[in-house]
Amino acid sequence: MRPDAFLLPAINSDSRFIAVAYSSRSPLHLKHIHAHLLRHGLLTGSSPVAAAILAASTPLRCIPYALSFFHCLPSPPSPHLFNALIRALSDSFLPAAALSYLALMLSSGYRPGRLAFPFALRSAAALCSSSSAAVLHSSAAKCALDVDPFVRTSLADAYSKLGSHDLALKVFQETPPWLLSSNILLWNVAITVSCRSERMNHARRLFDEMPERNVASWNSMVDGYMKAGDVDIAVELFERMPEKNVVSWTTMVAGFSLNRDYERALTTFDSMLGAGIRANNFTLSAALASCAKMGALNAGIRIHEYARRRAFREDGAVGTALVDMYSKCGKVELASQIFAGMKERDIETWTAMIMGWAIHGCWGEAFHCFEDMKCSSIEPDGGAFLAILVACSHAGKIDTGLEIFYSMKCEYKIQPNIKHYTCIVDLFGRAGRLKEALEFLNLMPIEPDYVLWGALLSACRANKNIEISELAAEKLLKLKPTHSGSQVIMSNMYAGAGMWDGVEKVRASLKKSSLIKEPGWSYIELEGKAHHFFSGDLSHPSAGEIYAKLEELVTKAKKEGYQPNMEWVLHDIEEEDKSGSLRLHS
DNA sequence: TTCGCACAAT
Repeated sequence: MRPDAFLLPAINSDSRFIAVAYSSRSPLHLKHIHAHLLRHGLLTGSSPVAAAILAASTPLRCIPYALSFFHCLPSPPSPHLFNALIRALSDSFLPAAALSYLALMLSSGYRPGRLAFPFALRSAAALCSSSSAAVLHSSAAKCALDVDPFVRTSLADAYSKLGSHDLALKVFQETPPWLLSSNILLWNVAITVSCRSERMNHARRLFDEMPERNVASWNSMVDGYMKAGDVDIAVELFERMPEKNVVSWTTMVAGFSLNRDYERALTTFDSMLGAGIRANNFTLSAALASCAKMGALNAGIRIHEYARRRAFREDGAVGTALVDMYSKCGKVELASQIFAGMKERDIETWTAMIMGWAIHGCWGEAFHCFEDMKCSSIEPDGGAFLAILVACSHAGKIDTGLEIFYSMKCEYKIQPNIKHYTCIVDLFGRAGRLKEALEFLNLMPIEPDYVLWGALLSACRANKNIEISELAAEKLLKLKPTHSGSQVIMSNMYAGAGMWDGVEKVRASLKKSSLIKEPGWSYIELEGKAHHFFSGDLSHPSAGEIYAKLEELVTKAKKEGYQPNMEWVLHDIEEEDKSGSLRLHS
């Protein structure tokens, strides 16, 4: 494109150049303005147009150009230009450079103005550098700039992001009332900090006390209650909100999902679209995660279609959520197609794909994926190791699994957590090597939790090992007394081995503790509606037809040689009923 | 032109 096609004010007017710079849609536009200014000798290090070009480069994310622009100015850059560059860098992949340019600015004899601090603090937070934040805090205080509302808010925000909740609240509390009353954002930061440090009562007090609230104040509270598990209060606040934006809706979708109410997450997503609010990347990722968690393939496909219609890039969080959704809904090939089409993959994307192959028992694909990830210079983290270990345990690759597990500690310096250990116990257990599982468990440097004992117990059940299962069940029950499933397993194992006094003992203790085994359930998704089924459930309006069809299928299956495995059903039910309770569930 | 709230793998 020729530059003249879209710009070139006829007169030498800064304000028109500035307007054109801000309306630029690509770095190329900025370069044209740049060239024009150079050609006519209009560019200096202190011209407002120069600052505008740098400022306009921030949303275009062209850091290399911004840097070369800055360094090729015909005269020394003004503080204004330093600020613009620091801002662009603070929001980029090079936050450390923002701090370097702040230092350069100081050594050039400039004092950082009230504009430089917020950007520099944002960089410190992006770098996870508490020490930088502390240095910036004291320099701001020396320049008497820490009373500036923006600087104060940025300080509190940086401390909050760095996890220094108490320091963030201190900044808020030490703010004089006359500064506080007009600064909603500082209140909002204080609310967010209180929520993150699990002080909902404190957050609520601030929320009730603040002189004026905006939509973000409400969103923070709703999010806080959701994260604390207080779904009802979150819903109540959400309904009372005077104004809802896309963040409010996304918070609800993600909140329901976090609290395992996936159906409400999806109906909320639909209500949002119905209210005429457009979904963004955040919303789609949250909604897709709910589909993945409950295996709602059709809902997932619908959301995928929405994303395609609206030309969302299937990258980043949305791409990862799609890979995860298709994998968890049984469509690992589709997941793999999405994965292959993604241009940017981060550790989470790779992990979702490896886990997808792993849970489908595709060992070779999972392993190749793991190796490809390392080749594309992404260091595996704990999550990626967990995924490949799951692949090993599902495929019975004991030696490879152990090798990977030890390389994690020795080569990658990653401390395995309880989930990794559980995976190894599972690895031995599935292969029937229960003694080794137990030995491994006893040598673990961390305390086993009930999930781990549960994995061992399942392995014992599959391998009919009474001795170790007694130990596992005992430990499990001690750690999680409400876990009735382990008792039922024990009862069945005793019965299977003909140890009737064992059965009696478990029965007695079950009765005494009045534990009731939660019934297993499944659901099927039909035309966008989920239908739940419990074992022996007759509540569905079409129950008659459903069971007739089931009967027909089971008869057919029996003719083909199907024999229900009755070992795992409680043993005191009559034979006839036993096979019934198996097929009436799933 | 500067500050806040929501998302993806285990």
